[in-house]
Amino acid sequence: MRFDREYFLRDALEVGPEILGHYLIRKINDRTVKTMITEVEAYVGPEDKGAHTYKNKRTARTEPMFSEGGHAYVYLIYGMYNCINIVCQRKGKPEALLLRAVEPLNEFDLLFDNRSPVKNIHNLSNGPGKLCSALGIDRTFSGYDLISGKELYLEKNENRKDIEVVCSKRIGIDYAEEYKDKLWRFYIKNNKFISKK
DNA sequence: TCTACGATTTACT
DNA sequence: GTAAATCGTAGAA
Repeated sequence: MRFDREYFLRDALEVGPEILGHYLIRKINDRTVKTMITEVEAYVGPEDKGAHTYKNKRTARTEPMFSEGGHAYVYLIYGMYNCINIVCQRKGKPEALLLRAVEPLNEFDLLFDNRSPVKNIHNLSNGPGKLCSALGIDRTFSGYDLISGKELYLEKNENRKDIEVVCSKRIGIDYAEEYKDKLWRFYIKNNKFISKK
C-alpha cells in the first residue's frame, strides 16, 4: 500500500519518527529491491543553519526542496556520493528528511554488486552515500515523486508495530552553530543497520 | 571564469 | 587515530 500525499504535507520533525520502519522500494529492470527505513535526519529550512535551504536559499539544486512533500531531493556530496531526502511540507516550504540508513530485505546479490568489494551485509546501506550507491540512486532522481513513482517509491509497512525511536544529534554539520546540537536525527532502537559515530 | 568546499566514505598510519 | 578521494555547486571576481 502506497502513502497518501497528505502524509508528507507535515513538519519533517513530525514525519521523521513515523516514517521509520516503512519501506523504500527500488525497481531495477525486473528486480524489486525492498528496504526498510531505519535512520533519518530532519532538515528544517529556512531557519535551520544546517540545511541547504537556510534562509530560503533557492537554487537549481535545492529546487525540489520547495516542491510538494513526497518528492525526492538528491544531491551530490564531496564530489562523489549521492544523498537522498524525502521532501516534506506543502509547496514552497523547504523541509526534508535525509535518509541515512536502510535495512536491506531482499536482492542481496544486487546490492553487494553495487557496493563491491563490500563483504559485510551490515555495511551495505548504513550511511546516506552507501544506501544511494547500493540502490543505484543518483541525481537524476532529484524531484522524483516517491508516492506515484515506478522505479523508486515509498510503501507502508502494514505490520509496523510500535517502534522504539532514538533521538540524537545530527551528523556532519559542525558548521551549523546552535542548530548542530538539535536532536533531529531519528533511528530505530537496537537496529543493526544504523550509521554509527 | 575562478575558487573554495561539502548533510561522506574509505584507505591508510 | 588521520587524510585522501573527487567534482558539482555557489558565490565571488
